Amino acid sequence: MEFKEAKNKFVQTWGALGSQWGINKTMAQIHALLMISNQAVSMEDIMEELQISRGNASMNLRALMDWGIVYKEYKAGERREFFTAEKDLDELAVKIARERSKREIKPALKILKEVSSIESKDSAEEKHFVDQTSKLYDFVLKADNMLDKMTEFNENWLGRLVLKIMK
Amino acid sequence: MEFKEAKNKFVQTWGALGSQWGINKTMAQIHALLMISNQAVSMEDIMEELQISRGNASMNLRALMDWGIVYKEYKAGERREFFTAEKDLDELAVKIARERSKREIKPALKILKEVSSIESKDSAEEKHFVDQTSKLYDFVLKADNMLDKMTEFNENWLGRLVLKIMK
DNA sequence: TTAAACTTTCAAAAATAAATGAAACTTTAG
DNA sequence: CTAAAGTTTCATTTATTTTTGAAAGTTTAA
Repeated sequence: MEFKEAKNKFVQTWGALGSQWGINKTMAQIHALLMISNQAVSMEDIMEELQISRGNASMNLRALMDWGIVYKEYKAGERREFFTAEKDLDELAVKIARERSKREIKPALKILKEVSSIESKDSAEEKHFVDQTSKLYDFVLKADNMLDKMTEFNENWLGRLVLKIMK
Repeated sequence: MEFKEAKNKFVQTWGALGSQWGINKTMAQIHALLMISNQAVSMEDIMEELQISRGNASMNLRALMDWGIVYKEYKAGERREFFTAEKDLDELAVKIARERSKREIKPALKILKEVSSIESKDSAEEKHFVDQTSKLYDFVLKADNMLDKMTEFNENWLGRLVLKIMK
């Protein structure tokens, strides 16, 4: 396999993986492209490589910057903007985890707390509902807090975590 | 908030969370419904509660059973089939993790290994590609193995994991 | 058997999500 | 200033995913 083919395969795979996890394909592809580029890339180049429109490129770059995993860069004497990806994988994972927690887990937790707090516990059915949703709340909260711990762990948290688990 | 409202809110929220994570809404909703039901539910009842077609119910129940998080049940003297969800959350998380690993992570790892093994490392660009994809391979492999460890941990792995991380 | 009760399948329709591209907007060099 | 270079926005179009529903398939009681 030659470089160009490998590069394409990687970008496509990353894109597919993204959509399976609820991240749009182009966003994941742009990120993939930036991850493996050794220098900042212009929007023009991204459009060209991925064969996408200017609007699409612009919106997804914006989204990636909102997630904090892609940065804008300015080159001296250049009018255009260039983009680079967060390349440190520990940092990348932490940022993605943080963002998904904020956008999806936290709001879900709020709802879980609400619905598990209903008053009436007359029937067995209602008791079971309260019991199950309470357990779910505890579980999700614990899992979410674990993600926060990852951040505190800092540098190479994954490696350290695996070590802890092993022993 | 009364029971019926809370129940509905929970099912809707679980459905929305599902689609954000690449699991189709109905599948997540059926699962939610079964999670909070204290007894096995017939397909007819699921269709009625969620206002969905027979085909939709059938296909998504099948998918949930393929994931190993919903079971068929037969009641004595009843022709119809009934369904129940895996209600143990540790078990649920492990099964979901296992399934996603098998379906998505493992195939992605295979590709990562492939593309990080290209021969030519002439240019700095190619060197960076090989370096970055290799690192990604290692990272994803480590994360995936961690999921396997969860299984070995068995009962209440999440609680124990949090304890380990804390200290 | 067979017919009623129930389930599955899958082509077509509907709903949803993503992409396009042209117009509006912003920035900067001259 | 202002015009050229570049970027963003968003209504419309396109692509993808999900849902429907009717036909085919299966099971079982009589």
